[in-house]
Amino acid sequence: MEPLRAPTGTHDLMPGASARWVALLGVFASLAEQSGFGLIHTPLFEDVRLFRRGVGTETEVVGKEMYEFTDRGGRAMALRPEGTASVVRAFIQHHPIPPFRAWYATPTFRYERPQAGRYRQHHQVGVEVLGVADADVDVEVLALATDYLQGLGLSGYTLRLNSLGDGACRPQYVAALREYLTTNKSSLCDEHQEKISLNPLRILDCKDARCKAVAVGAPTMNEALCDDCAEHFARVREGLDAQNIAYFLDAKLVRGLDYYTRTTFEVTLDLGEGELTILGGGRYDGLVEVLGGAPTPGIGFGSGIERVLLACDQQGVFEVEPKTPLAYIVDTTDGSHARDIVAMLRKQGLFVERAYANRSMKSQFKTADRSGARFALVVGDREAANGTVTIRDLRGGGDQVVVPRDTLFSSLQELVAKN
RNA sequence: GUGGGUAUAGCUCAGCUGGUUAGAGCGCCUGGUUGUGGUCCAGGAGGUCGCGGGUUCGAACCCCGUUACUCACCCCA
Repeated sequence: MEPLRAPTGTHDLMPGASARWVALLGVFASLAEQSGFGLIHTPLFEDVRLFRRGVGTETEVVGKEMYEFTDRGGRAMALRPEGTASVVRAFIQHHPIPPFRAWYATPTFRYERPQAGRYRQHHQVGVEVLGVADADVDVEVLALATDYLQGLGLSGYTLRLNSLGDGACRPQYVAALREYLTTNKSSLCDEHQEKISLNPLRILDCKDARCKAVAVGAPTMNEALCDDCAEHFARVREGLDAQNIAYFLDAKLVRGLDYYTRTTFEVTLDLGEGELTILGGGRYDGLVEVLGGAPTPGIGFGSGIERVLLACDQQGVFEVEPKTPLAYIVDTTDGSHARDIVAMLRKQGLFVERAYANRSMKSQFKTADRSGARFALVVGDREAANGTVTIRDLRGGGDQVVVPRDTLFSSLQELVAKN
């Protein structure tokens, strides 16, 4: 039989390496919580219609990459391909009092060919705010995004900002764009010559040189914004300026999910060859209604944990070492002392480890050293007979003191306090 | 879906134009007498050379297929 392994495009996060994830989630959670967001957990799988309607059938994410299955009851289900739709569904289902602010950390699933920074199961942290149309909340969300990236120590990224308009002005713009593209149809790349009617906005985002050339002369959404959208966008930019949050106005910025309106953004990082998007989001004022709720504005972002850590690697920041034990118990009698001392010190709140299986003192010391522990606590025949423990400092010069077993905890505290 | 690269010990990799018992470093285990780690020394365990065919007297090495990993395109976090 073939050896079993993690499915293509998925990875095991092993102890040791996971210390960095724990730290990252800590940074994100504390920033989100202090901005009034509470953790939300929704099911990893949902009725497939949620994503079809919410994210859009024409999108790659839903049309080509979704993990769909039929459950034993014959229901059509799908693994979550992105974070927002489920949160909105939960909002509609539970009627929380707006403004509703939730943060999440979740796996997301897309059936793609894996490569650097792209997986079939990847993980995102993100936030959503529902029930506030005020542009100031856009600024709050953007500030949280940049605070998060900065909090990890990242720099040199670009916040790309655009407004996609709303129901009042976008249809007219799309019509104008479609007309322009149709005029220049023969200059587009092969694929997009066919797709003009489907989603003309995407063509602006195409990397083909021919499409890029056509895009240069295309009408921009920014010029076509209605008064309300223009005012909203101006207020957002004003807020960003007030907080010295740098951004780059990118009239060609289009996102891969259909629900976005007005403020739309991405954070990208130059990797020498090509760019990596590490965070993306925006406003989706029509989504709640599309999913069957009362008209409610919303905004949020998601950020890929793997990609963010890739960026951290590249910049040499946010290196997190696993915690090491304060003490490691070496017991050359029958292990009973190690058993009892470990239990006692852990109850006191200390991180302590021990050796097992009655190995030689030499090998127990070796594992003690490798564990990174500050102290070795030795119980051999002498200590066992006298009711004492020998404390050896493994990080300094190897100083040893013998202390009564009863006062072990306070003796350790004194030693720690000394330096 | 398309294209490139790689596949040898737990990890990182050697293995010359095909030649006999497949190696190194790190890691792991044991020991270097009388209770002590980090350095050093000695010994040891551990490999169907991804898998299946083929060529050959002989294949880790050459050919075909296949799978996996990886990188890029598309798209995206």
